[in-house]
Amino acid sequence: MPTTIRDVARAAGVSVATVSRALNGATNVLPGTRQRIVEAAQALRFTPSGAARSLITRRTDTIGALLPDLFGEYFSELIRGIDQAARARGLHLLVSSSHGDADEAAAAMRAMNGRVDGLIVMSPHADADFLRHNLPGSLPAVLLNTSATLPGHARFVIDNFGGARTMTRHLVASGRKRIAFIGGPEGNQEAQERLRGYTSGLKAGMQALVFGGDFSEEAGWAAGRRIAQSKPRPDAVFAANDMLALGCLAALREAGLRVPEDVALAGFDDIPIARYVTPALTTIRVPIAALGSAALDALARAVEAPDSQASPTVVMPVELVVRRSCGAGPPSQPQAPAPSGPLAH
Amino acid sequence: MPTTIRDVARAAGVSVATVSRALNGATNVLPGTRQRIVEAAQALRFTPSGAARSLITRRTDTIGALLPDLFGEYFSELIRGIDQAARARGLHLLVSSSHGDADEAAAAMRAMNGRVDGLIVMSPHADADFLRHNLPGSLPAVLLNTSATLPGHARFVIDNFGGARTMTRHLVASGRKRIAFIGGPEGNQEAQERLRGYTSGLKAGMQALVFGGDFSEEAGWAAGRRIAQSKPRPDAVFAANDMLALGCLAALREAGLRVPEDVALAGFDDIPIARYVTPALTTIRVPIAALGSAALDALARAVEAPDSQASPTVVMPVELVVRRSCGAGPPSQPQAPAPSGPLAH
DNA sequence: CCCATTGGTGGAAACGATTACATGGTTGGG
DNA sequence: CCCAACCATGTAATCGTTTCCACCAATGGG
Repeated sequence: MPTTIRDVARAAGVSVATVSRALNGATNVLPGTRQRIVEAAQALRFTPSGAARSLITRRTDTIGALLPDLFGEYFSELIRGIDQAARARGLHLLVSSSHGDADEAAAAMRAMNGRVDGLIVMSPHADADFLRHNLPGSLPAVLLNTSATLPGHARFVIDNFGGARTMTRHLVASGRKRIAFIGGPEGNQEAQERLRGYTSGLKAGMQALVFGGDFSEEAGWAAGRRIAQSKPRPDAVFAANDMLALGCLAALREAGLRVPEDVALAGFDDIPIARYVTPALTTIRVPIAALGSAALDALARAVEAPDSQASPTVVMPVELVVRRSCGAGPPSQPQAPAPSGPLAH
Repeated sequence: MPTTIRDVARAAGVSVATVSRALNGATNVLPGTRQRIVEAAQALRFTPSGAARSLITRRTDTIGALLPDLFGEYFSELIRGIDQAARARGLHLLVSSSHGDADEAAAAMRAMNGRVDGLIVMSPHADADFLRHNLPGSLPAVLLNTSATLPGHARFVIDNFGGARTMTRHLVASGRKRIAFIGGPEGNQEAQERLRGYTSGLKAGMQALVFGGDFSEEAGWAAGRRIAQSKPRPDAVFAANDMLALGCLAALREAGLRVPEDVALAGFDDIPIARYVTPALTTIRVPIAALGSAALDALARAVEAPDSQASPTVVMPVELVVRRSCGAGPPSQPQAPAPSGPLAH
């Protein structure tokens, strides 16, 4: 039912080949002919079928993103970074998210075959074996925050270890003696790295005080309650991410503790909320959007020059952001707005 | 280079037709034959080409989303809602965002032709004329928060007018006499509706005090300064969105005013941050994720039954959320965490 | 014993574009 | 004046699938 190139050809009184040439800007078309064709195409509201075109050109101008979930500020930022870089290159974005298990993820991956030129993979299921078995052979791909590395594929990771160590050292340097850590989900690679950074950052002789968590506000709240009651009480809490820290903050307050006077508090990620809570949250800024952009750029390069050597693992540096919640920051109020990006709705 | 159905056919010693049938679960294939084929397909890591398949089936199992921008919590939520509903139906999501001008948006729209089964359109450029000229004829589409309605296409809008009127009436009812309004961008449809709701909600005899804004934190801050200095000073500020309110809050504080004692403050959207600032922000909760899900569901239905009657405009109801910033809410601290969704990274 | 039916399989025509190659008219140089 | 080169255009092959139809063997009823 939709109008095809053949309809346009008939309307303009030429062959389909000429229509294709005219519409794709080939030079060898008589100006008059071209104009007739363009007019016919407009009159018929002709739009070439992407499927047909990419079948023959073997180009889709689309890259796929396999993500674990779309929830929260972390992924909002990531997608924004990817999208920005994609747009700059005229590429489209096919997203697929939240695959409960490895089979679902595999299915999603296979469904992308033939619809994308490359794949950005960030999935808890993406270990080396999974990728080896499910990555459609000849499809360029880059890995994001995975534990696995795959020969021939670039990999981008956040410096979780370094960031956590920096934060822990900062707390130590500011005189805190008993520093607790609220961890992330059990199997989570990033959480493990952050824990590793924490223990590595403690001064010799300091005890590691690790509380369980799962990156959620509730878990932070629960851990905060336990921390407030434990004796001797920690004088600092380093949460594996900002949401945990936020939950912990609420629990500490409910227990009547002052932050940062009684307990210093620090998070990880620097989500937008971190700036706004009172006291503002000391945290580690993670260049999430930059991570997305970098990944897309690397992928786009790989697509254009498939034989080129894939860069090995790239570690994205993180940055310590000191605010009021650990006692060393600038005064809390008044607070001027930070510059914000281009506007929402 | 990638393996095709022909390779599988050769390996299994059958014709491509039989391979296609076997792999797509047709009943009339001998069990033995089917097994040989499945094994060959696995051995060769065969994945059918989406492009080729959708060329002939006229189905892509993908829906496209044309969005103005991917920045901020608003769109993060919207995409999450869309993605959730899409996943439930086994559909993929092709997103395209940030089209500086109408031409770019048009190009993006045309590029989607043949790669999607339907379109969700939310774009500042999407007025009736634009859509009539650029929407590929036979492509189902739903409109989101557009001013234009298009015959035959469903349209979903947030009840901006009703929400703003409710909020204004709430401020009036709580005894505020001089209620200022910080507006959104000039041409923005949603901003206009909210302004309309504001004026409509004022009590007879009350003066409308409108300050310019553009939905950004900076603009809110600037407006807040002017409001703090104006005489007689307003005793309430209703900002057209939460980011404006946040900026305004900072400015009011810098001016030494107390919120809510001296000035009540209210926003619109209920972005996550609203709960966390001190004092917590009174606002209007808009069901953004639900908007996305509803849009996708409607679109999916339209795709499956193209001849069915498109529902007319659906207005998504909003909800007044009273917190501390307008003086009437529950005590600010301590605050228990709200349940959060499935976890981020 | 023959013929109609059934059911598995292969051949080939789609789908809608791009593009290598063929064609035929015009031009220009020797 | 003739032939080669050139240029605009048409013809047809191609991409990788699905699906209609033809085919053939086996089966079962008359």
